Amino acid sequence: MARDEKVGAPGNKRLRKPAANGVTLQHVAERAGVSTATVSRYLSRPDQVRQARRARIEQAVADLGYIPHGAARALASSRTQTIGAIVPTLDNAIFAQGIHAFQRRLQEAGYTLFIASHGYSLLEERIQAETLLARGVDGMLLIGLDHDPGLYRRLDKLGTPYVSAWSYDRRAERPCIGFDNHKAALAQAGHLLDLGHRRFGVLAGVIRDNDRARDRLEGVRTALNARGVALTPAQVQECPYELGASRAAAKRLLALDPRPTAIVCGNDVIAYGALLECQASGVDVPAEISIVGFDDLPLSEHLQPALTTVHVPSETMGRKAAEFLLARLGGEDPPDKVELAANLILRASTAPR
Amino acid sequence: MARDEKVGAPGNKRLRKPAANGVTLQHVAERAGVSTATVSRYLSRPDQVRQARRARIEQAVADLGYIPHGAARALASSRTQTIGAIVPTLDNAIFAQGIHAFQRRLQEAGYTLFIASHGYSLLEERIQAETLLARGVDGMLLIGLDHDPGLYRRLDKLGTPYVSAWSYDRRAERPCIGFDNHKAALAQAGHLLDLGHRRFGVLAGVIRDNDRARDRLEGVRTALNARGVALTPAQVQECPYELGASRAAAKRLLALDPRPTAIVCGNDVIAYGALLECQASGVDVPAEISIVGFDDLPLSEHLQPALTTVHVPSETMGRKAAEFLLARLGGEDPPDKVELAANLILRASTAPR
DNA sequence: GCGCCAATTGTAAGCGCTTACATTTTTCTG
DNA sequence: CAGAAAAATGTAAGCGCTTACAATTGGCGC
Repeated sequence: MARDEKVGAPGNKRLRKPAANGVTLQHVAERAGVSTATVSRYLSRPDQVRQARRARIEQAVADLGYIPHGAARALASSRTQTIGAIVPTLDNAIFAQGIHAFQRRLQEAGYTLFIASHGYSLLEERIQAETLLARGVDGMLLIGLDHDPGLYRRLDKLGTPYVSAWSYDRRAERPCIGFDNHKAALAQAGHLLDLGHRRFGVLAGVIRDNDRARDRLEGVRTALNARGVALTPAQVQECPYELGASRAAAKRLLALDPRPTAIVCGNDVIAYGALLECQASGVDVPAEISIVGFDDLPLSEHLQPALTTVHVPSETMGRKAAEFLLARLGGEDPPDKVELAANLILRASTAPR
Repeated sequence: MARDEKVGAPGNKRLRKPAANGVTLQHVAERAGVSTATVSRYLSRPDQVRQARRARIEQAVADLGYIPHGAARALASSRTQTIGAIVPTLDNAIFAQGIHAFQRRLQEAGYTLFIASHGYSLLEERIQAETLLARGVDGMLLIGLDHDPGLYRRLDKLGTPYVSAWSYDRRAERPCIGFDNHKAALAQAGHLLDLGHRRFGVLAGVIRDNDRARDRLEGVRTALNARGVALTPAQVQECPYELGASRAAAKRLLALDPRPTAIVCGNDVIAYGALLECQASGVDVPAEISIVGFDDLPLSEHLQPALTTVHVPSETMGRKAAEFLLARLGGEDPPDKVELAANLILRASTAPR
């Protein structure tokens, strides 16, 4: 067995980097003249340590520059004080705001956030989730309600709290904090119908593995059907979340004869593509074509014309999702379905037919 | 204390959640009829385990659904297989692409990424960094070269590899992989000068704690000075990375008499603000005013007029940064200053005076 | 001051895994 | 096939911390 292979000493053969920064709880305890248990308690529940010792420990911690060793803590306590979030993409702003609010709230409570992205692939999402779980996250945020069923089982089995954001479905069997995409899409289409439009084009996001895109498209269909407006396959274009693709899809819509007088978009980026394509083709918005988006990204209100779109309460959603997880981690049992409003904001990209 | 509030086993007094998922290395070892050491070796360097046992272990792992316990691993090995990245913001797309590439590369090598943001505050950055270090990240990515000096000391002391991206300075004393912001700004302004512009407006990003914004502004100043063009304080507006603010700043520029014929922007979002403000005020771009941006966000080429801007090689930067860290972690000593090109892309928002 | 109860502390057993070192097995030489 | 070197395995000591439980202390009423 090793005998004198302690750190500090030169000529040491160990190649592992000194844990954390070399100072351990033990050192602090010695310096403060108390047991490690007391220091540990001081760290997690200071009020359980008598004032006098508290001061001594405080001093020792400061003198030594002690930083608790996260892994050791996690191992001993089975809690990591980390939360994982898996979003479809980091490539654009939609989720950024919500995640940011989520993170802020968690941080206030002493949790750190692990962010991963899956590029709109449920399989990849599952893999990322396993990685996060192996890292021991205490809770998890997912986007939407479409997930690998095995993932839910896994989370339930582990007893790891989780919540979905960006979707709300009163019939959902899992906790979710979000808005009703179907209902919002009803409003999108309804607005255009009210303005007198009857020839539509729909630029949906990619439906596969994406309940939000699907619900939105369904909502539009439902709204139109209810007013006796049918949609041919050519009038519905599915396109990825990207400007080039959405412009191309919009172009196909503009080539239709008769040309649609209104385009409903699955999100704002797609709407930007539609808008830009119209401008490039010399089609006036909203005089000749009305366009409505979904997300209300920061740019939308500034565009020329400003985009009529559905405002998504990402900030609130992020905060509430964090609060839900924190409550669950605190042993509470908060309401696990929260619906937030996602209202249509009327701006200049839509006009009467 | 509570006593019988356990989940699984009845009558159990422990309240901690079963580590990972209940099955440990020990269980696998027993089932496979080998020692824990062998299983551990199988997990990290399978080729060191004889084929026959390998199969038995494989089977046991599969049967039991074993997942290694991250914290225990980290504690025992002093390696977490995680990397931390601290970016100024997640609120927009600039860093998203680079980080994404960074993450992809790390993932290939079995590392997981921790992302944090500091909202352009060096103090906050320091705090976030400490959190990540306490979590035991094996390496760290920073943006730019402006950082709390204590942070560098801390990293050096811990021996944690790190690298800065988005900036390149041949005189920098720390590893950096990026481009020369000053040089790129020279090109921005030079282009406008070449087109015959002499009355400028500058919309810089917030300089404080931000070497990139500062270098860009300096670059513009240098270029103009070299051609004998001076800048009054009113011609230089510093504004935060946000549309409302940049529109307001642009508005002040447009109100100047004589009005600038060209506006150099510290980044694309600011340029969008300028462009939108011009459109809103009925000032034609580029006929009456030329605008040049910096970043080349995806939207820039699609805008009407398409934005002349500096293309930032974020993808490459992210990948190279990851490779640098991986090399350092592998004990290599890769070149620690890498300059990438950031070229001006000429599009329709600039025209001869 | 004394006795009692509650508030504080200390003791020490792990948490699940890695790894140095010792031991056993295999493979190679001659 | 003996003997030595190489390869594979086992043994067991931690990694730094939390936390039951036991032991101590302090505060108070009389």
